[in-house]
This record gives sequence, C-alpha cells and structure tokens, in this order.
Amino acid sequence: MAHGPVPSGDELLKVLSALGNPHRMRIVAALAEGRNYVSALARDIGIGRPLLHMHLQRLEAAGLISGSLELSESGKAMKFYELTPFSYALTPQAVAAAARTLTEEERTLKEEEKKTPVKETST
Amino acid sequence: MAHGPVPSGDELLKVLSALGNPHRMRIVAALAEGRNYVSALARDIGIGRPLLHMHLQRLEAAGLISGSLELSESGKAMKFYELTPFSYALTPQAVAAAARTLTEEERTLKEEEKKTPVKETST
DNA sequence: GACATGTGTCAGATTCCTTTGACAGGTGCG
DNA sequence: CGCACCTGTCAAAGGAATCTGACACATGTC
Repeated sequence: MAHGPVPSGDELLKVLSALGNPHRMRIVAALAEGRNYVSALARDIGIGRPLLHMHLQRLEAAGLISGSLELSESGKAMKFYELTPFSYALTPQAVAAAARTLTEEERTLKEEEKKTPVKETST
Repeated sequence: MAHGPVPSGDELLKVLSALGNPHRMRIVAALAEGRNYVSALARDIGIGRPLLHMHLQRLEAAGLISGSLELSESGKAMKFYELTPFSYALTPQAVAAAARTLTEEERTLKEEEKKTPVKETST
C-alpha cells in the first residue's frame, strides 16, 4: 500500500469504481471483522457464490483484498479472503492529480496501436 | 467539509461511484484549475454538452461540485461550476463503517414492503 | 454410492450507465 | 432578421456491469 502520496490515475479509478458498489462495500465490511472463505462469506452477506466471486475478483484486482487457497484440517480446499490495509486520501487535488495521469480510453489507445506496429504481446 | 469523521453509507457510495469514472475525474481536474462554465468546459475536455451536463449533475448530486447560474456583463446566462472542498479518508475501517449504514437497495425494499409486511430480520 | 461441503466457470437475461443527435429556448450583435 | 453564443432536455442506441441458474470438479462422512 504505497499510495499514500499520489496514486496513479488508473489505480485510483480502479479503486473508486471497485468501492463504489453496495455489495462490495459490504464485502469489505464483512472482511473487516476477519478473514473468511467464499461460501461462508456468501452465506453471511446473502448473495450467490458466482456473484460474490465476481465482486471478490474486482476487489482483488483493485488491490483492496487478497485471497489465498488453503487446506482445512479435514483436507478440503477453501479460499480465504482478507482485506489489504489500504489508505487513500480523497480530495479535489488528489483526484485532479490522478486524473492527469489517466491512460484511460483504451479505445483511443487501440486506435493508436493500429497505426503503430505494436510488437505483439510476448506470447 | 461536513464529513470529516464518518460519512453515511449512501453518501460515501454516491461519492465513490461519482468519482469512479474517467470523465468525471477529468472534470474535477479541470475545475481544480478554477471555475468554468458548461460550454467552455465541454470544449476544454472534449465531450458533448449533453454528456457533460449529465456528469456534472452526478458530481453535484454527490456534493463534490456546485453550479450557479450567472449573467455575464453582456447579459447572457452562463452556468458556472466550481468544486467543493471535500475530503474523504478511504480506509477499510471507513468503508466498513459506512457499509453498515447502507440503505438496502431502495428499490428492492420498497417492492418487498408493498408485498410482504416485512417480517424478516430481528435475528 | 449417496450426500453435504467446499472450489470454480459458463451462458444468458437484465438492468444500469454512458453516449449521441436533435430539439427548444434565451441573449447580443451586425 | 440571421448568426453566434449561451442554456437546457429528450429519446434512442450502444455498451458495460450486474445477477442468476446450471454445470463440473474435489473431498470427507454415512
């Protein structure tokens, strides 16, 4: 969590859009009381597993939570999620600074790629 | 700045979803350099007036900016927008606290209320 | 083997958000 | 009056995000 000073535009955008959802806020709230595994978490919040799975991925992609697959003593595989101690200061200046580093509009980027020979993606 | 300590869930949700958009972040960035009126702002950012209008309303609804209709010396009506000095601390605890005060999907709630006399909860 | 628990993914339906173009005013100026 | 600038709103289209049900797989227990 090294974004105390100035997070990049894309990073902040990802965080904000990830947190700007009631279900995901509740997930964070649930994880704030301790780590938990998917099924129990789904039961706890009251949503389906597939849906929770999607929200968890979104939160993890934003770097707000992290999941680890562990084995219970009984031998069953269980994926535990816990939240990452993040900290963002939301002020006009911070948002403005981040906005200036936005590389958004991938569409525009792709347009550029069509012009520029984009040397394949390491595949 | 009336939300230093603990913003309500709905308020924080509105703020986060408002800021979680590249165009709106850019709008905040543009307004950070000073107040401006709609048409000029649209030209400045590079989007259409109707679209900008919608984003401005979203930001204003979240309490992040404020607009005032003024008259230029020539007599033309121009709507100036300027940003409000907001400040939110984005931490797991803050989000968790806000999430607990979240109003349940008003839509679903209303629907349920109309059908069933609400007999759940209280567990 | 049947059952309950855990994991994950998929396709499809839905709903929400975003975006655009056209429209309807208003004013001042040549 | 016609042009340029300002304001606002509307409906339709497009796309992205959300949500659901069904599926496949693994494990331990009865």
